[in-house]
Amino acid sequence: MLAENINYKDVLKKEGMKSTKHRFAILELLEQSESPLTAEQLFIMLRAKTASINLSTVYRTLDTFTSKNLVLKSSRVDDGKVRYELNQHEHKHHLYCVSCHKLISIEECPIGELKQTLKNKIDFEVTGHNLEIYGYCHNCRKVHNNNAQ
Amino acid sequence: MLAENINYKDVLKKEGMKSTKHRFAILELLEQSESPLTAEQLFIMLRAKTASINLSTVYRTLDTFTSKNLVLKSSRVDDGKVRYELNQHEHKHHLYCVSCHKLISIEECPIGELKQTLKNKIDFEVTGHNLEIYGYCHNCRKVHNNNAQ
DNA sequence: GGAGAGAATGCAAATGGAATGCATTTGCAA
DNA sequence: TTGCAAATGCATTCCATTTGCATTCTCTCC
Ligand SMILES: [Mn+2]
Ligand SMILES: [Mn+2]
Ligand SMILES: [Zn+2]
Ligand SMILES: [Zn+2]
Repeated sequence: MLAENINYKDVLKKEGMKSTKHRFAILELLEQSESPLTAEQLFIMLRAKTASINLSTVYRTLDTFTSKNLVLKSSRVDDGKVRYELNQHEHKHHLYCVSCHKLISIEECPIGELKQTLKNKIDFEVTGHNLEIYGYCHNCRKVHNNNAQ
Repeated sequence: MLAENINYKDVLKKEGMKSTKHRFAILELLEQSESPLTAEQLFIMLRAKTASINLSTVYRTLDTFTSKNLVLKSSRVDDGKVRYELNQHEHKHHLYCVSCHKLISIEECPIGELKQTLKNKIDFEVTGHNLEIYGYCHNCRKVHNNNAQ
């Protein structure tokens, strides 16, 4: 048992889930990843790492994690694929570079005031939100500017 | 030819698209709809209206419209279905009631300041964004409050 | 108005991400 | 250690969307 899995063992137990090597492996990969991963990406990484896991297991595990709120799902119109990331219980959003497809996490969130406005104006009680921002990252802006000269 | 289609005829022509009854019918339905529709929803409505259209045609038409920027695509993690709406060229967002699944359009947008912040802090140039807000609508709040008493 | 060319459509089949039924294995509580 | 429920593997299915190809339709040019 790896040291970094010990805390996850407790987490799983608390949620009434059994501890398995696959689950640890998936949690570990999600933890190390800087951006949300598709089931298939995880599957390929797992094959290289754990050897022998089934894609169904990846999907089922991610579903279970999602239902226990350990993992967050998201989807872009881009490709029809769902992406999964560890729920760090921190509020954040993603910047998506339309040029190099990099995802950048940010902590800024502009919803606060709007939330109050909606409550006052139309009595809508906000419980959550999704914000995705598209544009050009620092690198791609540099490249683009150079080409334009 | 219906009166309301005359302007669309010009729009299609300007985009180099041929004018067909299917395209007019789809544009008309999207125009009348208050919230984004799936290809299948459109298909069913079209069957009732135009009689005889093929689902592939619906998809192909929506794709073409999207590429010409007449139509906007969106997707929620919810069900695996993509939704389409007319591009009204007005900036808006949707409130999604998690209780009654109603979609409410709003014009407020809180991105403005954030845009500048991102430019200054990490040189990210925002070109677009998606914001979806979840919560309880006025009606569902009333019902919920009454039940709780 | 009537060709002719190219675009749009219908139809059937394919694709591909995700879900599922069932037999087998595994984790874990007693 | 044993027994049972949960987890997994494997094959199959599901279902939204896409695609190939034959046919039909639009629109331009005469
Ligand atoms: Mn936020
Ligand atoms: Mn906005
Ligand atoms: Zn970039
Ligand atoms: Zn509601």
